[in-house]
Amino acid sequence: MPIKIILADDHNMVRQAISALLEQDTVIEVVGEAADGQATLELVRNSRPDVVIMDIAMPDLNGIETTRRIIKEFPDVKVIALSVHSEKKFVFQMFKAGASGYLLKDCIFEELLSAIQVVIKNQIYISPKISSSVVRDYLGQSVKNDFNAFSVLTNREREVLQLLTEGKTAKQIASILKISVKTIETHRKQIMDKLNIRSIAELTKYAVREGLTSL
Amino acid sequence: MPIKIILADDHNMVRQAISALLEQDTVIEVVGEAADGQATLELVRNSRPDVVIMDIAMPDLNGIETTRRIIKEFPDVKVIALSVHSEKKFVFQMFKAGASGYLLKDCIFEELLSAIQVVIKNQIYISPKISSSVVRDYLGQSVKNDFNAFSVLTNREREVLQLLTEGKTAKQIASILKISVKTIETHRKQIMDKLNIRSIAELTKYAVREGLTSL
DNA sequence: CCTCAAAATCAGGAATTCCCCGATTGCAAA
DNA sequence: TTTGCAATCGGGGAATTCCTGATTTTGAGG
Repeated sequence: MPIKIILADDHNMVRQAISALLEQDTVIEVVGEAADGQATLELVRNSRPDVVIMDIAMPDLNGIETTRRIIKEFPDVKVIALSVHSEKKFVFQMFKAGASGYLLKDCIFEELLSAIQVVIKNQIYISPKISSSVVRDYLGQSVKNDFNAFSVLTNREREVLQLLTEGKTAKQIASILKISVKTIETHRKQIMDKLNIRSIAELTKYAVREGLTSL
Repeated sequence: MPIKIILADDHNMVRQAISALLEQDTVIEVVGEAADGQATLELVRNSRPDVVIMDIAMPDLNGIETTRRIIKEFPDVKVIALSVHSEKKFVFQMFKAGASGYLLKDCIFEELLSAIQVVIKNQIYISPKISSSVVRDYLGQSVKNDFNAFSVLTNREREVLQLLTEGKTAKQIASILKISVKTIETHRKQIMDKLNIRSIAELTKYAVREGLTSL
């Protein structure tokens, strides 16, 4: 029985190339690809993969939030983060969201194959390139004192923040999330109050710094 | 005689995956890979490729500068930019540096094969995903201008843009500049029209990229 | 000095958002 | 059970933005 894999990455060519390489491995079957968080969720619901390989930076719903939701619905699905970011913030949040592995796009491809083999055995895979910093943080002071988007904001608020900083209006977001404009406005106000920010401009800068959106 | 290709991209896995896909094409031979600009230059000197596929974001020496140097030394080498950026600034600078093609990582892989075929015939390849904006800019603004905030926008517009992206409201800006709120609104609209941007969020990202404001 | 185009200024009115209030539901921890 | 938090929604007035204009200022070239 082959290992069923879903690839989530917003860059078509990268996805296609990695997919092609993965399929050269006879025990691996790529059952789906997605370019954003929502599409990934749908795919997971439909194809029930063993492993999801997930980029962190994606439009609409980022990789961390998407992982959180996948794990909530399907705790047995293994998520491997594949990112360009080595900052502890991302690593930490990704594992907290329920990921089973984390490696950098800078790694060699064979490492991805190793990671897949590791996670389907219910083990955790951390790329050597980042494990050192993870351990350093683990030994050092805890991450709980940091005041960032992932600790002060709720899931829904982060989601709304990401869409806001992608240039969407409250109306558009309401339509995307299929809830009332009023709710979005409440979230927006709540976000600004929590962060003590009063403009979309500064909110955008904040989101960029926190990696919730990209330039 | 196969087409000799060099791949330059700072992400190992992406490089490896695209390389593997390229090699499936029988007329293509990947003769080298590099993770930064200097290494790319060395590789070009040693292996004299027909085509270099170049990511823009690379450590040490970015793709634009690397392209400039390659073309200076070897005017016959074709450089195809492969980037995540669709902004005109990068497209323009890349072609100015001597590139023969430009496509996005968001494109499908087959487009890369097409681009290679096109550039070895001494023609220029522009991905459809960006050609529209290139043409619009070409028809719009005059040729003397580079594609950046300092040429497209007037002094006053740049001033307003900076204040906007620092989180100031139109009202506050009007008060600072001692002119009518209506005038600021007109400037804001003019700025957005020129840049083809429709939200403060994206405007802020633009200003950060252009160095008009900082995170 | 005159002209012309671009830059900078401003307004009216409609559409939308912002802002300050309050309210309900569900859920989980205390 | 009570408390608290997350998520949802609404009213209604103030404020801002959006769209479509127009006028004045300025600077370069004939």
